[in-house]
Amino acid sequence: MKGGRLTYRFARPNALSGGSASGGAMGTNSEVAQLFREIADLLDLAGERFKPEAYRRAARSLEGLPEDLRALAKRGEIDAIPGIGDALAEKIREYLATGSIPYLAKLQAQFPPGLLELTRLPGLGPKTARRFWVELGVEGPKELADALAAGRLNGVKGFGPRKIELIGQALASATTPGRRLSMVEADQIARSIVASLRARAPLDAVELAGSFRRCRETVGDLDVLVTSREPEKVFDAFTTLPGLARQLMRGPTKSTIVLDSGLQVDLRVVAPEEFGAALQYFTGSKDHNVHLRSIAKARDLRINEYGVYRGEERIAGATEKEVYATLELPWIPPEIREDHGEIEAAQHHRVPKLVELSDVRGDLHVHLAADATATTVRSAVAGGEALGLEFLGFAVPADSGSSDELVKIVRSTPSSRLRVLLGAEGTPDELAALDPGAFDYAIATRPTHEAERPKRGGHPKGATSPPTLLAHFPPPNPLPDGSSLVVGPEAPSHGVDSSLLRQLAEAGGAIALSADSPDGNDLDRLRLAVGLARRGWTTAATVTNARPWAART
DNA sequence: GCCGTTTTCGGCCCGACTGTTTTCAGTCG
Repeated sequence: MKGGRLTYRFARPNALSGGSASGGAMGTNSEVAQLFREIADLLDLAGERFKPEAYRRAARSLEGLPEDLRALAKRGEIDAIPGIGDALAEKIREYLATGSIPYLAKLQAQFPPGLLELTRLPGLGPKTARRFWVELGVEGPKELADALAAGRLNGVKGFGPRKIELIGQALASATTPGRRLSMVEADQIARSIVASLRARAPLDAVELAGSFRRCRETVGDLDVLVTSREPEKVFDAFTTLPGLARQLMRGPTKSTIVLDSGLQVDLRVVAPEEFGAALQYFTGSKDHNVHLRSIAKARDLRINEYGVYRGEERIAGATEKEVYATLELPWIPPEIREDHGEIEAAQHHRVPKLVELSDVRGDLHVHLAADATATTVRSAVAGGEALGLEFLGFAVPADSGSSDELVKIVRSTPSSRLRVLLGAEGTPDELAALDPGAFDYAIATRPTHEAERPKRGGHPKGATSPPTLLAHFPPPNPLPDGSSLVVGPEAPSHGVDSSLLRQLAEAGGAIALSADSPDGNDLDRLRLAVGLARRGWTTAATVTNARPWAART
């Protein structure tokens, strides 16, 4: 069964699928991934050495799939998924057929359910949880709190006063688990951290690494990487940042804090000659790095966060480019470093040239509040000019009577440096009722009757000519001819994530990148939309607003 | 449990940090 492995091909034309009505990752895939993670945690408790990571690797792989497991199962391609072998393929098939995995139930029966909760407390892992259970009969957080209060932890080997104190803190803070932030939220926090550090400590290079740099749709923590001649001053500034809740650790090269928001932030100070290696290493993803290391190993090289080594000799490390070059790879854009085919593509020099912020010539989806004034619009236009945009389109509601005033304001706003455009946004019915000559373009939203009856493949009928832009979430499949899907920084919360964009890109679908900014205040957020698009392997060719306005039809 | 320019067995990333240790184990990323 194992011989002649199929190479899994991501996405297929016309597979822009659905199933994603509820926010991004396809339901089945993330369900199975979640179950695999639970199996991994239980296997940790059981003391297994390598199986847990195998299940976690499989879980990550499933979450990165652009296609639903059920569709893959139909084509018999389950065991072609990276990280899924015979055993896990069988468990997936069991789940698809019955809705459960017997192996998980079997593992669950071996441990009290509260034990897993214990391992989720910060600083408390499977080994400790298991010891508490075996030695103290502790079956969960509640029993642990009782044991702690009764002083039953005193005198347990390996548990001094400090550790007991930390366990108490962990139990107390257990009610506020850090949630993952959206890219928009993470971006704001990251920028303020960098600004604050720069203002208060002598920094040379500073970069955000981790999933933030990969522009993941959500971010669980932030990794700040810095070079500085005075690391201590940087750590001093870091551990006194505004909004700091507590410091988790501080060593000579690394410090970790938690902000009031619950967000964990890591800071590392590295030497300039190590900066590229550290940036590469901490940008990840884990699977991307594991894959790189296996390539390095085959060449008798070793990669870590300090550099690339041949024996004891460091042969690269100052820049990411030279790190990749030692593996005869071109530099790979951070947004696609997921081990989702980018390394193979790089080996064959087939990584597409991803869209860049400088490719974007305008934004066609600036919202205006009903009470927007001429000042509002002028200020938005000034923002667009400052960014060097060639055109800026305001989306005015097609339905409301108050739109007339907005139309007048937009039409009378002058700009010598960019073209001010007027778009009508509404359901196909509303757009059809408009005078076609009154607007420069149309933005179709989901018809109201369709919203009540979510159905894929809906084509806005009766729209004035084919709509230029589509603000349907989740988008219909396929996209209507001649339309472009509006993609803003908050698209992931509407089910438009990078894997959907990658399918769209491979199917040749067009998108329109937008800052999606109210009143045009934050046109700068365009770079977040660009990041999301890059993550979806999007090139400038499929970005409608990367072309001059005049070149549009 | 997965995987293979180390192929069907024998590996599986590894360093920083912490607390408790007298040299290390556990956790984390």
